[in-house]
Amino acid sequence: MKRTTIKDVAEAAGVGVATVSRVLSGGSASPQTRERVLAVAAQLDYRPSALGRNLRQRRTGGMGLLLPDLTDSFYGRLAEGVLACARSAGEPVVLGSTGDDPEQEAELVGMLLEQSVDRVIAVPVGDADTWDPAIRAGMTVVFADRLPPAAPSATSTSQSDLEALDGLRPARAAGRRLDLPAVLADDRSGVRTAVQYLRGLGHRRIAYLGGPGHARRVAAFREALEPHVDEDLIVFARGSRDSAYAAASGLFQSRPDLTAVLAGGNMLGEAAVLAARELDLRIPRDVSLIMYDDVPWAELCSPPLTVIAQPGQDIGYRAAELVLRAESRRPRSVLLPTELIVRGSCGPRR
Amino acid sequence: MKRTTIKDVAEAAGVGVATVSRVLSGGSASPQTRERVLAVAAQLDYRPSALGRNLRQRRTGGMGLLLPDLTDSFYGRLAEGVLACARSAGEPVVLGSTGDDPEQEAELVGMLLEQSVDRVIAVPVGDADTWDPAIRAGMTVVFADRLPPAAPSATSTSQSDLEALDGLRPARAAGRRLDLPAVLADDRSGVRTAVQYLRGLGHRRIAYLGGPGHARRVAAFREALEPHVDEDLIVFARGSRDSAYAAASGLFQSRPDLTAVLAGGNMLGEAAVLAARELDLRIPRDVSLIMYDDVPWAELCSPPLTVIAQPGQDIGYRAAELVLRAESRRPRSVLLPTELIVRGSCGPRR
DNA sequence: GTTTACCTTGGATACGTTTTCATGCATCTC
DNA sequence: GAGATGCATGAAAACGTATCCAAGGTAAAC
Repeated sequence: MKRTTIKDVAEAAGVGVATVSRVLSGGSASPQTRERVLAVAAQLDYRPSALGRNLRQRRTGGMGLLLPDLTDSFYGRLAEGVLACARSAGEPVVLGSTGDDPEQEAELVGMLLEQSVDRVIAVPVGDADTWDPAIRAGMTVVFADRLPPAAPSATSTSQSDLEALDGLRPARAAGRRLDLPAVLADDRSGVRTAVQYLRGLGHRRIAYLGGPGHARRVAAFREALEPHVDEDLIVFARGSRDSAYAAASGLFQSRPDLTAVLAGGNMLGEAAVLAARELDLRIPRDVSLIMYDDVPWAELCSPPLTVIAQPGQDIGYRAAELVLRAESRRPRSVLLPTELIVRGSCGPRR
Repeated sequence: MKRTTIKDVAEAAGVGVATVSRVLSGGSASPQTRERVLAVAAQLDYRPSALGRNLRQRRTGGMGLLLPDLTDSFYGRLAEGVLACARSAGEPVVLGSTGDDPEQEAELVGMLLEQSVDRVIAVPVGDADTWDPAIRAGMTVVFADRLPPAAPSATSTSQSDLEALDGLRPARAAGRRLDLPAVLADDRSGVRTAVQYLRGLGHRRIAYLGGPGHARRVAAFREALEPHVDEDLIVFARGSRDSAYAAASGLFQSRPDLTAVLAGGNMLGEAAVLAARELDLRIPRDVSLIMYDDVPWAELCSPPLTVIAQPGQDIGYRAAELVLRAESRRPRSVLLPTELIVRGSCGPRR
């Protein structure tokens, strides 16, 4: 069974293919031909093939979406936001999961390049250097939730970290400036609020339990704690659940004197609760916990978890908007507000 | 900046484009030409354009993935499984979220058709009738997690429901047989085990809290309860969290005599816990709860939730395998085992 | 030594669309 | 009325690839 092509429509309507194409893409045509073409197209149930169009225009429509892990419900929400925007624009979304691994990310970018998908929204893992080839190839990239870390060859990491903090000077690679648009949660404000809340409860030895891509949050954490930053209380896990658990458990064991933890993601929060339970640390009596990201189960946990809520779906939606409108407007970065939701996982310092 | 094409490679290597194409697609070629072509291709950093290939072959590579809701971590796991398989095959995945809405599903199928994506793995919402056009258009469809309900015009719904129970006679539409492959969890066994466990604890009035696409689970539930099925204890929610909460709350209020609930999904379980708490019903003292799907937070909940675990990731992976191998082998349906994980949310009947 | 068979190779074609360009016709301007 | 302006229209040329086919060459078979 052959697919009906634009040629079939043209023949059936007694016009040339060019006319059909024009009518269907909103070009100019006389009212009567337009009507006839539309009628015939509808009757033949004609759907233009994206293949032909893509080849002609040398670009695939739609956008790529690169996420670290769909198991993490925050990224699930982000994805739903992107999909919602894409759907209303009628554009397809090709999805890739990087597992927070720069190599896989690079591979996926390569795949998108091969597919001529020239619009990407990504939660980046790799260096600014990693992303440079994509940009040079003409991709429109919008980062979400994070910025790519400065390239390792950068002269002053802390410098660019601090600059990145405001979210408007996104990414500087060694010398070369990327300056790509991004949609981020306001980590500076979020972390500051959380830390101030904990300090108000009397906590002094506050730990940060972080994951990949938490450079901005950690910088904000340091800033909020100035000048009493205890580097040993800043701990990192890799992307996986196991690694998160190991990091949390290790933290509690190596520093039994800590009284509060800020977990930089919901998997990390989960790990902290689990590790604390395993070590017979009571929340919030022995240790207070604030978790990044408000997930539905935070309320079901016992005690219910105090969280920093981020608008995951909005982040996705806005990012998709940016990447779609990039042709017309030059996109500017967006900073979305966070909110501290106080539940029951923080108490006064013992 | 122009993209390097196969023509450039051919010229640089001093051969015809056909030869380059053959070398790169694994066709036959003499060792020396093969080597030269590969060297030149590597040096020019040539990547074949998927656009040209797709148009020529009149099909887009990769596969479509249609899920109800990425916010639900079960579907997140399923997606990760699909992505893992797709990645190892080097194939792109285009994602769509149906929101458990048949209309959106149909729209997304249309989009895939337009993109000439001829392989789809779907958690279906729409009728068998909905899927018929896709099949007729030559799509290779593999269902995951669910089967499409029988078309409304079917003469005997219960008949096809029962047949569908074994998971090997997937889908029957009115008269026309779909008979599409699917990867499913063994709901019959899962539900039976759960119900027997609850009955063993003395429960008699057991409710089922269901969602869209739970036909098979409900059928299994009825079967396990035979002959004492109380239809009022079978309640359905739509896909959303709000709807799940409303259904759970309504169930508890309308039937205060029930002593156990089987929640057919993790959002439904969440809703049940929340609703019970709101109504001052203690779990498991006042009401026992078994939740479908083992999510990480089930352990964090208080009490920890007894669950029926499904291998979400495996389901996705196997489905992707099936849809990719469909060309060579005619795919057969797969039934994966479930496991009852006993934690603390079930107690003896009061 | 001749025929046969096989392997390698490159030219040409087709995939379905958009877009450029030239043509024809009608309307407007002076 | 002659020229200019505008619009609708269709033929044709890309876009980058895979594949068909014919041609050439080499090795095997007799």
